[in-house]
Amino acid sequence: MKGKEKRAKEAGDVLRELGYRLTPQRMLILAAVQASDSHISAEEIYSQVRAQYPHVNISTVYRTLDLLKGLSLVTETDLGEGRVRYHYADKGHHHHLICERCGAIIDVDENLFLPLKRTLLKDYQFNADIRHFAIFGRCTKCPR
Amino acid sequence: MKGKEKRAKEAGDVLRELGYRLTPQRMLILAAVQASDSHISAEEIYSQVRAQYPHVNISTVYRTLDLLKGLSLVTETDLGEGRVRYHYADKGHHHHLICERCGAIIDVDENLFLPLKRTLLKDYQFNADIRHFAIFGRCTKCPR
DNA sequence: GTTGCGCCTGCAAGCTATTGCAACAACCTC
DNA sequence: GAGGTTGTTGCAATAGCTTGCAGGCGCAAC
Ligand SMILES: [Mn+2]
Ligand SMILES: [Mn+2]
Ligand SMILES: [Zn+2]
Ligand SMILES: [Zn+2]
Repeated sequence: MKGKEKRAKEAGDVLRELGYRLTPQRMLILAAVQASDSHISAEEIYSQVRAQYPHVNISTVYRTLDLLKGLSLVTETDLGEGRVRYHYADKGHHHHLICERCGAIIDVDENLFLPLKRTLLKDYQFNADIRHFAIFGRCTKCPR
Repeated sequence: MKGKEKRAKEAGDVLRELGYRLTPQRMLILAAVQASDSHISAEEIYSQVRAQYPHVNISTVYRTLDLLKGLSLVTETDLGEGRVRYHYADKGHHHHLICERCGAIIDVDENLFLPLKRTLLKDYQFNADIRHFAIFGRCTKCPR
């Protein structure tokens, strides 16, 4: 069994163990997210899945992504391009700084937010789910 | 001149001074955002404006909000209800912690993010625009 | 007050994403 | 393997928001 198929199977087992049905649609959507080396959109997942399973509907893609999000198997982020992108959670967490002027995207490590997370837990009794943020602003190379 | 009209006029002057045209639509949209005591949606602004100016179109509301956002006259935030809400910037900045289980919304002061802002500027040369965040997670009263 | 430039708007079409519903099929039981 | 339960899906309608375009109107110049 190849690595990619093994990973897809494992995540599928997570669904099964939690009582969710393991449909061909779900397996293909999971595989598409896992196979993506970066951030993949619902439409991109849809066209990949449709190549192997033409009958599938885009609403199933959205519903499945919602399920996977709720189970913390994927993270979602809005990089400001008018559509949301998804990321397989096991591939590691990180955040993005997006310059509104020049469009540059700077990746930052997730532990940058640890102090904030701790403060929110200690002072506000709140467990913040900070795994894939997009923060807008201006890089210092851009004037004004 | 009443307070509300005065404020609307002042913000309008900002537009004029920057070379933007002061249309009735823009003045009414600005007034609606300023008059709101909390977070107002585009649809709510639209229906308020339409009461005085029936000819207006919803796309003008969105375009104007985009303009005001770019000029830092209003802030925008997505509280997870399927539509974005707006806030007059001069009324003060704050952030929201939203429990995904019970729906509770905890307001937090903006200076909670000052350490993070400083780190981003110092270590990543990035001026983060952190004025109206919504952070999702779980309040500690909610199990699991 | 009139004129003219060009920013702004209404309109309609389009895009991403969500939802109600009836049919379908995954999975458990026998 | 057959049958039944119920979670899941496809479909179509819908919601929120955006965009291209042609005409309208704010504003400055005279
Ligand atoms: Mn990412
Ligand atoms: Mn707020
Ligand atoms: Zn930049
Ligand atoms: Zn809660």
